[in-house]
Amino acid sequence: MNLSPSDQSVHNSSEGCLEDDKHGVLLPCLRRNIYNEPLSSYSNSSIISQLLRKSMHGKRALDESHFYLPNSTATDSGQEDRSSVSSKDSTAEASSPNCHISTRCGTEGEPLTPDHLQAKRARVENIIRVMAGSPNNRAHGDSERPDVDSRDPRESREAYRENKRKQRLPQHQEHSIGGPANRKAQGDRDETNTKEDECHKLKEQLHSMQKLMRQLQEKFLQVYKQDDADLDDKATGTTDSVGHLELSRALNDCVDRVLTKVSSSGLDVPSQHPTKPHSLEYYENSEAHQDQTEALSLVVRKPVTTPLSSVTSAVKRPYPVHQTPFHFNYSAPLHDSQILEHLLKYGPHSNFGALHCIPHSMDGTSPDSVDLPWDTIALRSKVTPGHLSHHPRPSALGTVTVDTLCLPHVKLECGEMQNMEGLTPSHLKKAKLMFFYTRYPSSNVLKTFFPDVKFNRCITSQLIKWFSNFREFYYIQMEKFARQAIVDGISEVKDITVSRDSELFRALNMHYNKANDFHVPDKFLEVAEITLHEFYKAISVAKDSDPSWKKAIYKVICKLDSDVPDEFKTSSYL
DNA sequence: AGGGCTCCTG
DNA sequence: CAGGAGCCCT
Repeated sequence: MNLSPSDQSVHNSSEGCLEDDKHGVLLPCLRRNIYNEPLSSYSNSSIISQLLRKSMHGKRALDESHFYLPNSTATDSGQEDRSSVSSKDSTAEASSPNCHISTRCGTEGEPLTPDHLQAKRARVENIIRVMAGSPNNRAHGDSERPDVDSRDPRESREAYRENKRKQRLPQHQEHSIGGPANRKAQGDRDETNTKEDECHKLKEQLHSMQKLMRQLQEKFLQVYKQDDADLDDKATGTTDSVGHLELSRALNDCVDRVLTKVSSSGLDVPSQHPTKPHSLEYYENSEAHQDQTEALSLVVRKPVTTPLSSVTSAVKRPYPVHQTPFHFNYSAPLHDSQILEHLLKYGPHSNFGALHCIPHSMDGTSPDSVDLPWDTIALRSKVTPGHLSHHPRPSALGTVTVDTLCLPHVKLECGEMQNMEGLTPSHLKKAKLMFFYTRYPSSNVLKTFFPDVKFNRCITSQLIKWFSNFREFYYIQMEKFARQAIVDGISEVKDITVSRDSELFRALNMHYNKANDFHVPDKFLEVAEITLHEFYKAISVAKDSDPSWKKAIYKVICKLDSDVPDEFKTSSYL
């Protein structure tokens, strides 16, 4: 059915709050949900009490179920509603005595439109507000839960603050609790005891959840405040944002379920679209409106195992702050209160078993993710595909592991070690001179002869790479001169020698001893001559047709290493 | 899986 | 000389 003007008014005002949220005023909206107006403003019994009364005294007239919530009540406005109430004017609303519980126009079966969501949210907010705040709550048989309304001073201050704030903000929580079910209650005068029991149970459940929700809200606010303090701490923000979302989601789900139960039980919760707290609605709307729910689930950002493509996409993700997308998959069985209690007990990051939180971005607080906390972005070019390929892409249900966050650090470490306390040009020169003695130094030899180097995998690899490069040049020269000898018509291996006057030696010396300030050991000349012979012989018999023909030569040469003089062990050798 | 090596490329 | 790919070995 069409919405009456007042409906639209209410809904629009609700959207106004969402708009606020979208501009970062999420917290005020949230606070208003929980702490809302002065509780004393609700002079009537709680909605639950009304519902129960109605259930127990089903024979009464429909008027009995009308509510008058002086300060903040508005009507969900059905056809019979009075003229629209300016939701922006809380004073007008507060003074309006015409806030009847009205029939909710044909909500059943209607698609879940944003308007419906707004209305739904408003209704739940109203319920929660009344339940949480009304001093009459206790007067209506809540004495068995004396702790329900116990609040600490801080909460009172918040409530006061929010009340002040609310006076300046549009009102959108004013919704009746009536609706189709209300009318049904009017016609259905034969309520059974079973239904009463159910009502009682629901009532208790709602009260219990109200308490839990209040605690959750407190936690939420605490975390939120911490966020403000740690705004620069991306990692912390990240974690807390997820926590926010988890809490909100759990809250949202619980409210949904309870209200659904209430609604389906025939009680006068008007809509089948249970209202949700603003914060929750905000997140949901954000997801829906941006059509990114699915895509986000694939962009789980965690461990240093994140593929480059994943990181890239995360960087481009246009999430506004506090809009961290995530999926909160909880399968049915868990009781609503259990979820809430679990959240309270173990925190939002605990494992629910059936409850999975799937953050879509590593640092939720920085949706752009352009400013990835760790040096991921800056070092991306240093992250080799090979490394990344070894890291499995996080699955939809997977969580980002710490590993993912570490790979860049490893690379960073390499770079830093190299530039700072790592290998220096002096080390390179020393390594070259060592090559005159050993072509295949072991890692232990390297560590022994570079005592001033703080070894790690990177340093070791780099040193090994150096000697690999030395060998490469060495063998290239050998092959070149061997071929030259063949071209020159040298037929006998014995005719090939390597002396300090040889072209080959000069080339090698120029490469490893450029300054020529080091006396190359004779042994090196011998090894060089042997190597040249090996190449000459191999090429002479056309062994070079075999792709791996050099391997045999390498095998011979590697055995010709000699000990490096102890003088090389001192770091001040050069 | 990781280290070490060769080979290729820049 | 470094980076990367690919191979082999352990």
